[in-house]
Amino acid sequence: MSPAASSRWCPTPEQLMILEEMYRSGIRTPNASQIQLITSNLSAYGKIEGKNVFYWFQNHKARERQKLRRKLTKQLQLQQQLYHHQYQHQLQQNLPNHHFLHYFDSPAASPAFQHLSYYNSASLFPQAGIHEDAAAKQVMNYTWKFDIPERVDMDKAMMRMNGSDWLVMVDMGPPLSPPYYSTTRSRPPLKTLELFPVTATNLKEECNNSPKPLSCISNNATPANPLTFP
Amino acid sequence: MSPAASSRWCPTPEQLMILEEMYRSGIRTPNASQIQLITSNLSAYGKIEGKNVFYWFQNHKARERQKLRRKLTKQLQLQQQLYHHQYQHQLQQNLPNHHFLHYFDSPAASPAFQHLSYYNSASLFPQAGIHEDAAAKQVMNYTWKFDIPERVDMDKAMMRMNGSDWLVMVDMGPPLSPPYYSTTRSRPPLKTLELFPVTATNLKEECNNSPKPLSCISNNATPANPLTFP
DNA sequence: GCAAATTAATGATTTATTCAAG
DNA sequence: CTTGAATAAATCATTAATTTGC
Repeated sequence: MSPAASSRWCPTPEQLMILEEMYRSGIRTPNASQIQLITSNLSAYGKIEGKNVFYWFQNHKARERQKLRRKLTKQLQLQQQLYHHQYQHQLQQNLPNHHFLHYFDSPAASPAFQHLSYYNSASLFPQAGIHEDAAAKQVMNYTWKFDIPERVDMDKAMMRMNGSDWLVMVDMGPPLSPPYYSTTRSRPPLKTLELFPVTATNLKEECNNSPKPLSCISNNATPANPLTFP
Repeated sequence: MSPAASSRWCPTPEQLMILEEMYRSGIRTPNASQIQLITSNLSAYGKIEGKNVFYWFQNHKARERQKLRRKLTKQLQLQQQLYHHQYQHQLQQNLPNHHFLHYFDSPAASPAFQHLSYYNSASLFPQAGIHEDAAAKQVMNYTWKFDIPERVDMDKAMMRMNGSDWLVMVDMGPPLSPPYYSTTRSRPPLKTLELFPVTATNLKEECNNSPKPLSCISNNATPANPLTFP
């Protein structure tokens, strides 16, 4: 029988690697054309669809942001602990509170990020090689297929819309002869695609324990899933 | 010159009427095929695309829900006012507090909805003629075009997916000869489509003023948008 | 070792927010 | 102010890791 065709896409290591490489290179929200390209390239390494690529970037972006947020709030907590400790110390010794932030490795980790506004907190994290640019809002149309209306950010490779019609044709190649370039298609060898400014890394972390900064450090050291109901 | 092709869809009255009719008839989240059908039918009354239909239902559903929520919370507030007034009164007169809810016109308007849980608040509002059924979760795939994977809820009218390919072709007709049935296409005459169970009306209203129920009654009697910042 | 039971990751959907045209 | 469009957040759901008892 067929391998029951897993109900969801399971990226191959190569696919994953390439996707992550692209992400690292700055791609965050590929537009329809880009998704097409990426998909067709990745299809050399296994079954894949445009929506998989779309979702992957969506999820990856969101979860990276999430990780960052968590890290930040944790740092904030530590910081505040430190601060308070140091403060106490200073109270006792009357020392100036210079540079007590050297612990942190990121320029973003500053006490100023107490209440990160939901939006418009752009370019907070000038991480090496990644240009987070809030201005270029890269309005694209995932949601509605390759019905690219007028804005075409990329060289409109691979297809053209004509008028009010939709016509989308993506040949993924047969699921059988998958790996390592079927060489039959005109398939540009994935030159990292075009880089482009991406939307900003907006931050907002909910401190699950308490809004009060210091009491935020909980004592549940176990990484247990908080959502499981026995 | 061309009429600059308005950057967004502007539904004609007929289109709007039909859409609202469909909504009233219970359609909430039409699947790809249904969207196709609806679109192609509505295109008889003016320029329209699938995404317009999609967005319209999306937005309309959300905003109806929103209206309901607002109405509900307002009723809750009134209720609590009433309750407290009555309560005071009862304290003074020692009366039993029977049926003080007759004011409200909806079975949903009961004090039990103090803290509507985010999810699973299904079938709270058996509004006449509309079947809100949480169970039928109508998992569909808007987001990714007419790339209907396997679940086909409707008679797969109008097109067929084959294998791993996408092939979507929607002829909207040239923008010039639009209205009133071009008769060239096989276009079923819109027999209200198939009705189907839709996702539940989930409720969650943020009381912008305060989480405390009673202090929630603001003095802005105007139905102004609570999100506008002057 | 291994298979059921848990837990963690992450693909896929749905809902809420936000932007901005008109 | 209304609402079409777009994006982000929250959630659901399935798969992979991992643990646990045998």
